[in-house]
Amino acid sequence: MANQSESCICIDVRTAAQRLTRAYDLAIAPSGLTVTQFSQLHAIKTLEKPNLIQLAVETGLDRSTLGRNMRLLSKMGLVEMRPGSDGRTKIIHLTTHGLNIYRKAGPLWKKVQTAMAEKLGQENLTALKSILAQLGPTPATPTQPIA
Amino acid sequence: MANQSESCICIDVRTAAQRLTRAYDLAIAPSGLTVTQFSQLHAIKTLEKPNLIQLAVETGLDRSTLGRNMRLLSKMGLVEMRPGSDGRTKIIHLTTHGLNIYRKAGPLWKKVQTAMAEKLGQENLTALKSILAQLGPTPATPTQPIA
DNA sequence: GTAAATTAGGGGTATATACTACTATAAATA
DNA sequence: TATTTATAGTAGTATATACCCCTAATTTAC
Repeated sequence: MANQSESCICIDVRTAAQRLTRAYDLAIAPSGLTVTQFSQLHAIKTLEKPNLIQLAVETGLDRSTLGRNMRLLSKMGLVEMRPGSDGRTKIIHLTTHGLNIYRKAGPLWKKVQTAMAEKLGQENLTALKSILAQLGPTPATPTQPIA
Repeated sequence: MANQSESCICIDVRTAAQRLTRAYDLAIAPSGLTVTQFSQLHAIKTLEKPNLIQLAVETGLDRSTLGRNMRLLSKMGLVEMRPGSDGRTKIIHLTTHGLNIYRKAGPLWKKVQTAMAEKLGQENLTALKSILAQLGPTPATPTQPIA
C-alpha cells in the first residue's frame, strides 16, 4: 500500500517520447524539419493528396492540430492546400520543394532510426512495438459532436 | 532499401504517450488536475520544497517549462513560490489546498495506473520500463551556457 | 424538394514543452 | 577587494497538441 514510488506509466512513456523527440529532431535538423514535420510529410506522401481528416486518421492526431501544422508547412512552402471537389474539403499537396526537403531528410531520419534500433536490439524493438500497440489500441476519439 | 513502411520509433512512442496522456487526464480530471500537474505536485511533495532546478532535474524537464507550469499551479492556488535564502532561488511550496487536491487525485491516478498495468501484465510492464530506460538513459541536457 | 442531420475546416483558447537570450545574484579568482 | 565566472530564474518566441464551438457545404430523411 502506498508504495509512493511506483512510477507513472504515462509519465515514463512521455519522458521517453520527449527524449526520443530531442534526438530525432537534432538528427533531422540539417534538413530544416522537425521529426513531427518529417512524419507528417511522410504521411501526406503516402496518402497522396489527402484532406485534413484523412491525415488526422493516419497520424492519430486531432484535425485542428493537423490544420495548424499544415499551415506552418504551407508557410514554409512545403505543402499547398487546395479546395477539393467536395466544397468542404481542402486537399493537401506536397510541393516540389516539399518533396525535395522530405527526400533530404530521409537519410537523416534513417540514420537516427537505425542507431536507435541498434541500441535496443531487434528483440526489444519488437517487444516495444507490441507493448505500445497494447497500450493505445485505437484512438477511439471521434472528436466530432459526441451527442 | 526504401522499405518506406518501417515505422518511426520516435513517433510510435510519442503516439502511445499521447494516448496514455488522454486516458490519464480523463481519469484524473475530477480532481481538477492533469496528469502533468499531478506528477509535478508529486515531485514537489517528494523533494520537499525544491527550487526550480531541482524540480527540473527530478522531472527531466526544462527549467523554463517548469517555471511556466509552476506559474499555472500557483494561479490555481496549489503551490507558492517564495524566495530562498540564496537570493537567486525560488522555493516551491505545496499549499494546503495543493496537498488536498493532490490527495484527492491520488486514488484516481492509482485506478487508471492499475488498469493500465493490468492491461499490459506484469511481464510486459517490466519489459516496457527496461526498454524505455535504454532509450533515454540520461537527459544529457545541460541546457545552460554550453560554451 | 425542402428540412434536418452530418461532415469538413477553422478560430478561440489553453496546456505542455523547449531554446535562446537576459538579469540579478552569488561564488571564484586574481 | 575587484573582476570574472557561474548559477537561478524569467521573458520572448516557437512548435505541438487538444477541446469546444461555429460556419459552410453536403447528405439524408421526410
